[in-house]
Amino acid sequence: MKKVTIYDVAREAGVSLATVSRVINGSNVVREKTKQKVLDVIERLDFKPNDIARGLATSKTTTIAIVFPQSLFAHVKDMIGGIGDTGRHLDYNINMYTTDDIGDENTVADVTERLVKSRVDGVILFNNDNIDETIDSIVKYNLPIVVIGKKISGENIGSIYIDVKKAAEEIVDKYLANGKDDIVYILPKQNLIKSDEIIEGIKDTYKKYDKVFTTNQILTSSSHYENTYPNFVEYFKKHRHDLVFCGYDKDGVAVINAAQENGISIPEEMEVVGMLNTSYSIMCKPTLSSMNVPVYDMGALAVRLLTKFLHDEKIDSKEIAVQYMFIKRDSTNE
Amino acid sequence: MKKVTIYDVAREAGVSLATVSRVINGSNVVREKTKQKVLDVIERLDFKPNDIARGLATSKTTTIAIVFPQSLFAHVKDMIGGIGDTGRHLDYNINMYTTDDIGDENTVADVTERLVKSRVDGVILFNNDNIDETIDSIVKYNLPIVVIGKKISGENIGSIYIDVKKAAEEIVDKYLANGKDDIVYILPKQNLIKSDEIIEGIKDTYKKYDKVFTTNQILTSSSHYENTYPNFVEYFKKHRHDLVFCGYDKDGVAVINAAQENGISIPEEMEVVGMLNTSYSIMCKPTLSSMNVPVYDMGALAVRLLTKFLHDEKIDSKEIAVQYMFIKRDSTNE
DNA sequence: TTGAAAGCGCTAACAA
DNA sequence: TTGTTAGCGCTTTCAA
Repeated sequence: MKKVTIYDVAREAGVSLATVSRVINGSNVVREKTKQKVLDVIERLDFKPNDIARGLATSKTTTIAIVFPQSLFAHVKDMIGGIGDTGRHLDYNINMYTTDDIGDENTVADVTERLVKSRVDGVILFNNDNIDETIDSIVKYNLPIVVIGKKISGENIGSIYIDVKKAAEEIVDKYLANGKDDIVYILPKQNLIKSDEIIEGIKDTYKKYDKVFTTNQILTSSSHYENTYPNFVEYFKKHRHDLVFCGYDKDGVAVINAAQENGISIPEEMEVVGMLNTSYSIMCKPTLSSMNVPVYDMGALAVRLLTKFLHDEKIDSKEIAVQYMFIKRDSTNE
Repeated sequence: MKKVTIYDVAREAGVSLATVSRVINGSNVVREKTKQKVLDVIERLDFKPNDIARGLATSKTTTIAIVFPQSLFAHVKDMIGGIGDTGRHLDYNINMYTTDDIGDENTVADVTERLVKSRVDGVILFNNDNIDETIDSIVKYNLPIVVIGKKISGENIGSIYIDVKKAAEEIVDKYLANGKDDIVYILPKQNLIKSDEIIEGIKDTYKKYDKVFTTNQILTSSSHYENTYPNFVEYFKKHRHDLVFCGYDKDGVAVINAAQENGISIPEEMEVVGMLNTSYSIMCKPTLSSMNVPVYDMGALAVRLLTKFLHDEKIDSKEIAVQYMFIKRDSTNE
């Protein structure tokens, strides 16, 4: 089955290439009758214009890339829905690049290479450890970039982010106001959410109450529940706190389960909050209070913003903050 | 910054286009000295060959598409890691298409349209309700297809699947052998895993023991825990069974929590097993026994098989079964 | 309102 | 071992 081209359509419709091209691109200079004739032939021949040829001719591919490290996948997944839908609505294809952190090769350079070769129109990046390096390597090819999860902007660079510092302040303040200052923060390995900003928010709030949040109030979690849970079981044999503030819901579940294992009742003796409000938070007992983040929207907004760069549309702000919301469940008193 | 092309390299290196082309394509007819000279210029000019132009010239894009409905995302996500990694290793780009089930538009046709236009070399499909329709609409354009989650094959069609029927038989047999025949199956809305095959397996096993598995032993779950859980809380006020066999882990957690809410002790009074062995299964108490499925591998194998179609490599079997394994945890006695 | 023709950046015969 | 040249399937001036 030979692929049908624009030539076939032109010949069959008795018009020139240019006319067919105008029709498929919705030009309004074509006479209605001619247009109809062409459209009929397109339909009859089942002609699908070749995006590749068009890409070569226009130097635009109408595809955008999303790139993220494997390790971030759990967080990224919820945004992909928004990205996919919005891409489709705006007529963009989505190219997915994962940067594997396992190999010893320089994956940032590798991915940049592929990105540039594939001539995507723009790229969406997810905040991660070497985000700056990644941005630097891409920006050289003046590809528009939108970063999800970190406030940043510049020539052809925008971002969608959450003000986690404020979110953290909001949470911690309630406790400090009541004199409950034995708070620990569970620092997750992943970092789509900027943990340093959370910590900053906590510190500031402590300061506000003339207290100080120290480094030993920060515990690092492994990325796997299988490891986190037994570690916490051990930990809570000797510790308990007013509040355990987890940078990621999954750790919150581990804390809840481990604490209860040690007979610590939640929320009476200890309170726990998580971040991201994933489905984990409703599946444990007691259910986990968590900070909700509109992940789908973040993906959608990222695509929208990127296309604004691509179409030279007016951009009100290159840094778009999305709203978080505290969801109170049973692991906290309020 | 003007994009540097193969012409620039040729001129700068004092050779012809063809020679540069040979170098970047790893042809071994080029004299080592010439090759080095060209390579130097490529390096110096930071030349990145334009995949689009190459695609037009070769009628190959070295990109494959993955398409899946939003509703399946939770299941698909774990396979994407394997797809991304393998794609990168084999030098293929991954194009992601989500079929939104919310809009009333015909998304199957829509996605097929984009797929064809973008001239991807092949496509990976995830089993779902209208998989047959999707296959039909794509196969017309003789694009190689690999389906994940359903045993199927044909000219240019292959699949990666799990023999869930056997898996189900294996689970259920243990109970029937001990006279425990009060078993219900929780049928999930999603269907990356073929529930009808599971049910078939259960039925066959019942038959083996001269018993019959009836339709009212099948309960349908909503896709959201928020709905599933309260429904089960209600359900287990009046019911209990020897075994609750869940088509998806998440439902297993709902069952465990809901049953305990009603004072049913697990696994003593009732046993529960899930499928897919997701991280949900280790986060509940008691932990959920589940059927493990190598999701990452399935993604990787899918890409590998697809590329075999694309390169006309020898294919031993177009239908590749992956191994499942029962993971015993605390929600079952054995 | 339409058509002719040049060009987008490569690959792949074919010739040298 | 290298170069010449004709495409690949479109878009886009420019002319008519």
